Amino acid sequence: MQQPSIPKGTRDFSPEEMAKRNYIFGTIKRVFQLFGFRQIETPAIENLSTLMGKYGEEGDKLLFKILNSGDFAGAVDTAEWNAQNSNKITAKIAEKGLRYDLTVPFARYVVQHRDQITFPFKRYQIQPVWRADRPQKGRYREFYQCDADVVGSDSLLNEVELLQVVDEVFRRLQIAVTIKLNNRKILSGIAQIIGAEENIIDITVAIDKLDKIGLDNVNAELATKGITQAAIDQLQPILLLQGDNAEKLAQLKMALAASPIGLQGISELETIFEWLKPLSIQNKVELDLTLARGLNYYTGAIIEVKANDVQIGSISGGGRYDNLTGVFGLENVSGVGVSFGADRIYDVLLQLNAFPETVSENTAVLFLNFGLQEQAIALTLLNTIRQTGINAEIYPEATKIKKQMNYANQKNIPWVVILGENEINQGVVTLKNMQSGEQKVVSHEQLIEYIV
RNA sequence: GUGGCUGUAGCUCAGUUGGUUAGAGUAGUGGAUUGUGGUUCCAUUGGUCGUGGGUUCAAAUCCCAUCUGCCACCCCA
Repeated sequence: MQQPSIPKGTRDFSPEEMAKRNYIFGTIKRVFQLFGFRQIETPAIENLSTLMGKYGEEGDKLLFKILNSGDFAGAVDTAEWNAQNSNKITAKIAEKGLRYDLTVPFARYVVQHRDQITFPFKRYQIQPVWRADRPQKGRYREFYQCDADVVGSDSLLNEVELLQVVDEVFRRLQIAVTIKLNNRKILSGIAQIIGAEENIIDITVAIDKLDKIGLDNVNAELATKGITQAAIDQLQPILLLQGDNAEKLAQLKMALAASPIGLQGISELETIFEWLKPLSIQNKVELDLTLARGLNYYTGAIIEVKANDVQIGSISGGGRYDNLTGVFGLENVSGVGVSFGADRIYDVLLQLNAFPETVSENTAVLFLNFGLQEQAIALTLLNTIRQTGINAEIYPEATKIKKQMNYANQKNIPWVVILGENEINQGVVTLKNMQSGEQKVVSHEQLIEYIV
């Protein structure tokens, strides 16, 4: 018989892994709630018309598409099959797809339910998303995003609060991170100044690689994209900015003096840094002009978070998008949000060995099973213990004690209650601490006190 | 989507220039110990060597395809 398997880039989660994952989800959820976000869910599948065209050309390729039910092949005639144009055929045989992120479905949700929503609307959402990417370490085809977004408010206070959310989540998870900040308007300003506005995507993609491939290679790539040498020369002082955030902004202000949009981006960042100052942010927040982000719906602030001590892609990201609801027919509703990548955070915590000991949602007490008579008494005791909120279970079979003890040991259960003939005759139980190996004879009433 | 590496018991890995019946540790199960786990000792289950083809008298070993995991690019959480 062939071993069963699961699709590439997907995973099963064991009880131990789920306990750790729930620790991450719980932490993020708590912080979201602290800042006034409320939870929603949306379906795993969306209409392809909702998803297509929101993530750029690459994104469309990475969408999982779902075949229409019924005789989907009948929708395509022989000539179309023979033309072998995948895009055209796909459009006829698939009208649904798996969600690629949570932001676009959220924008759809806002537009669809606008009459029930009070703006500004703060929502959070923790659900899996799917991408038909080629898997690698920290890159899966099914993974969870934890998003918090505010729509219907232009205030930069939202950006500031979201940065606080990010800082607080990673403070609680005890992961040291660097929060990188940029503004799409600055990138537009740069393109404007060097007279290459049509190439803004090429420019941002190229300078995004600066710390990876170096200045010379970036310049070479810009040249192959048809950027003039004069423009590339103009770009150099901007790429080579030095100093702290304030110094960089000051230099940028001079460089982009002729670009109103660039100046606006700078002023937005200045405001954010200014408001952030008294808030005792623990992690480093730095201006990073090379931060471009591929998602092309961002229009203002761009945020990306990197773990300081673990080599992995970004573990969190986000930004402001002014027109996302516009494509669904609701204009002038600006949104801003952040997204946490739970699966990568899991990998980081594992590598840092930073999961707390107490994350287990484990059984606290195991009652050994000595047979029918003992079992009856154990069950009533179990009941009262569970009423106090303590996780407790009884071994379901009256097998050898050795085997039952081993079960407790394997499951890391800290307390074992021994309740056999001897104990019943004396009206007590024997309580064993599995870590120290100590045993105590206690009355039924004392039992709970000892466990707590 | 492009290029590269990889795959032997549940897990970690041996396996000679292709040569009889593929090994070890660990985990599992049973026992030493019919009211005591994590240490010890004994016994024992478990593999059509990722899958499918091919070359050969003979393939875990060589060749091809395919799947998986990983790495780089692309992109991103």
